[in-house]
Amino acid sequence: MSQRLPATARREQILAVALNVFADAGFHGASMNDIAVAAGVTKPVLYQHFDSKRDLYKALLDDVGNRLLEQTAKATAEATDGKSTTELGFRAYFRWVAEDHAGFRLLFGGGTSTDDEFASAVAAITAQAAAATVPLIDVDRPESSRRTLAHALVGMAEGASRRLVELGDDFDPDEIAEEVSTLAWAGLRAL
Amino acid sequence: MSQRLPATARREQILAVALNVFADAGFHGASMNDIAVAAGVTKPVLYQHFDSKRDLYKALLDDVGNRLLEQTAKATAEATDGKSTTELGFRAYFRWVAEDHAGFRLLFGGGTSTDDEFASAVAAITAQAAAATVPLIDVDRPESSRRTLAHALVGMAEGASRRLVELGDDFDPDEIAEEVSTLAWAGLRAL
DNA sequence: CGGAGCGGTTACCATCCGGTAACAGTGTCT
DNA sequence: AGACACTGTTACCGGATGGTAACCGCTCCG
Repeated sequence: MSQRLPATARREQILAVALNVFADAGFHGASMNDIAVAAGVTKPVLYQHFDSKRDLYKALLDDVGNRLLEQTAKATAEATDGKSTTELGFRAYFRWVAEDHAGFRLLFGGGTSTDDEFASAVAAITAQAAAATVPLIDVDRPESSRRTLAHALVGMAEGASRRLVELGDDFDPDEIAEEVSTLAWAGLRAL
Repeated sequence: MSQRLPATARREQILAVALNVFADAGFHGASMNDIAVAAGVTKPVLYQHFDSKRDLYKALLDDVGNRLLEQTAKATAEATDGKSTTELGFRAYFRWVAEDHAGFRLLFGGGTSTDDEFASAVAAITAQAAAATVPLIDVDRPESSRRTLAHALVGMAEGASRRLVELGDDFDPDEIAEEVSTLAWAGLRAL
């Protein structure tokens, strides 16, 4: 079937394939055999590159999460004031979603199961996103309140994205970002 | 062990126990045996009341989802204008979360897996919540845009709640609702 | 008393699936 | 050519778990 591949190339191919399979079926719904078949190899090959199913899944979670955080961090680095930070942050988020539907579904589609390790990996990602949002919120409030509001803002992006991804159609991330950030920024100024 | 119970009482006890077990461990993480033990009975008893594990889980999903939608619908029915609708809606939502952590985690905690049937049940609930939110959004926008923004608003409540539930501490739902609805309403007016 | 109805239990099956040992094909360097 | 390294396969094991058949025993009624 598939060509023989050097180890590093095979590893990346497996990661790419597994991302889609896991995104479709979830951690438990996808078997290692499913992934192997989708990659055009057999099960033991997977175990040459990853210690366990969990290990593979975790690697994906980390990869995808880091891509999200890096892209938003990079985008907001150029911002000067709160308003542009908000706009650039949302734009980066929605661009990421638009170009990596599978990644979004992996992280936020519900397949993460209630496994402690996976759940906290995802929680760590949203927590980091929220942490980046905290400074936008009126400093006159208690820290815990600001954090909760930050999670609410991150939830806006997640909620909107979930619908867009479920619809399946492509969408213009910049357009969505503009609307959502308008909504968010006006809210922030009102606090 | 546990008393002998009449059928209806046993059924409700099982639902109550299963809600907590599923909320903790997720659909796949919780075995029927786990639930039976937690209920103080043995496995076949579960099958006297529910056709299958899926059936039991689905019943919970529907119960919990309906409770959420009913409570918010009832609360917003008394509202006169957009602002009070927003406030009352968020208040009802956060009150529901505060008094049913397990229910929130069942629906939105990630345990729903990527199972099609379950996922669409949850999607239907958030879609209904969003549908109730759509009228609050500036009618000058295209329908799809309004729906996406509605999902963003629902996502605010979900995002904030997820953090609060993860913290584990009790919280004052009315206080949170006031902050979040301030944020949301100001945003809505700005559109 | 005795039997019918019902709530509950023991013991079991079948299947799926993560994980592994042993082996086989292919290219490369001497 | 032949030895070695590396990629990939076949065939299998063992544990977990959804689901079921058969049986037990209480309680209430005639």
